[in-house]
Amino acid sequence: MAYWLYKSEPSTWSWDQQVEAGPTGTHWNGVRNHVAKKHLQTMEVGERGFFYHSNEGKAVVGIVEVIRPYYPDDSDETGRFGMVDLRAVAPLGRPVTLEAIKAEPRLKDMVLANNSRLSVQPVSAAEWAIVREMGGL
DNA sequence: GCCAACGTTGGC
DNA sequence: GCCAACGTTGGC
Repeated sequence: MAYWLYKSEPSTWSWDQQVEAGPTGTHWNGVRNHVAKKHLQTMEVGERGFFYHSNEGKAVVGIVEVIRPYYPDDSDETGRFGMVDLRAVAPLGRPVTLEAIKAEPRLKDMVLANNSRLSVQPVSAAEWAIVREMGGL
């Protein structure tokens, strides 16, 4: 069971919109990066991930779950990239900011702290537990 | 708004 | 297939 982190600018797609999409969820499209694509292809239904607001907020705000595995992204006319479907599971009790993550020594190897530009990132089981706890869950 | 980091593109 | 130029992302 792997854990993930999905980055989104709130002005493009926010946690509130993800929640409004309800249990049937939405497709997570628009990924145009091969490393992120590889992660999407690895995902299995039921795996959970953090929802992170970049730029504005800069914090992990909620937890999402994969409800449909990798399939082609019809917004990609080259046909090279795909997407998964996600649904909102639960908000964090309080947002965990990038600042707090960087200040936590146990999270120094977290991808977010080192390569913040990658839009879909793997999260280790240890990191998952720490960030959840910091978020009051 | 700036700029560093990174990915992609295209000329050779 | 290399690498310079360019565009984008996202933290600050």
